[in-house]
Amino acid sequence: MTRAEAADVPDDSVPQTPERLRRLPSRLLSQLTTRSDRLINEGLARADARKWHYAVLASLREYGPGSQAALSGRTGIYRSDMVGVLNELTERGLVERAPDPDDRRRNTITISRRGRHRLRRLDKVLDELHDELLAPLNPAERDQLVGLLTRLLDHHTPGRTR
Amino acid sequence: MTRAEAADVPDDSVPQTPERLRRLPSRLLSQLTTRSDRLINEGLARADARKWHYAVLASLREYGPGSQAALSGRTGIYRSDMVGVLNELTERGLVERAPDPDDRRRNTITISRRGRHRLRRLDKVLDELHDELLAPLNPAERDQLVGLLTRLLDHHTPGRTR
DNA sequence: CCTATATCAGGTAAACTGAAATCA
DNA sequence: CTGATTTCAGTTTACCTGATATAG
Repeated sequence: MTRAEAADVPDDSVPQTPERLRRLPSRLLSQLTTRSDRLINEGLARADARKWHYAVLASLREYGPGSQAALSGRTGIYRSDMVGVLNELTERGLVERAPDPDDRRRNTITISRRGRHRLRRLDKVLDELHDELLAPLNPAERDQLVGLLTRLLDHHTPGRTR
Repeated sequence: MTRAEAADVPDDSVPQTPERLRRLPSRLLSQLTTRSDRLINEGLARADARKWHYAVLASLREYGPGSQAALSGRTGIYRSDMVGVLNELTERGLVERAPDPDDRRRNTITISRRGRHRLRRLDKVLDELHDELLAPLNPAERDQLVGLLTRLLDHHTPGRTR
């Protein structure tokens, strides 16, 4: 058995930050996101909603009505998945789907009175959930985090013309 | 049609941060992680590896050999998924799986010579990929990000005794 | 003709659950 | 008997691809 093969202790022949694995940004991101998603999904489920519901409703509030393709761009939901989300939202009477008279390929999606009411409720739910998610950070640190994440996301998002 | 129902413009009856949707931390996290995971997965695939491969190899370097259950704890891979990962690693001759004489339920996983060599290669690949991932941030900002994410993850990780 | 829209039918991979067999 | 370990089988969900029908 050679010296190299006998190493059944941590190998530091290449000087390497200890805790490298634990500090790898890509791992931190994906592990934290797993927990964050679970927290948010469970919280929204208790309010009979999903995060896609919120994304669509909030985008309608912020940018006004739009076609399904437009909503896709705003929310990041795939065109192919948008159908199902809008079905759920129309079933609950939160949005209205009407054919666009100017372009008969399109549906124009509009938020309803109930939808706006619902959105305000979900705003509160999400505020509470984010308080739990970000509990260890003070307000300045939360802003820092949002700033850093936004810059990274923008850098990796193709065609951020909107 | 009431005034409220006529609103086909953005609704600001409840004063709300504009860009709320785009600045929601949970959304930033999951969208960025989607892109980060893709970047890392594709980069590792070009080197015939997966991120779980790296996690196992790096944990063996940092903490030494261990049972599959121990590796599960260190890497965050589920016990049920560890089997497949170790099959791939043993096929490639990067780790050795041997029954533990002290406790015959267990396998002891050891990194091989080829595994250590491979790990050093993957270290480099990951350094390059993280340079791409974190391109917009300077070194101090990268440390900031790691610090913030670590604190959040620790806060949401049950039983971080190790 | 080519392009855009909405819809539907899938495919892959990650995270997770449950249960069986083996052994302490 | 209880509990830990490895393994296998299967579910759920997010993300993504591709095809079709319809209309610009």
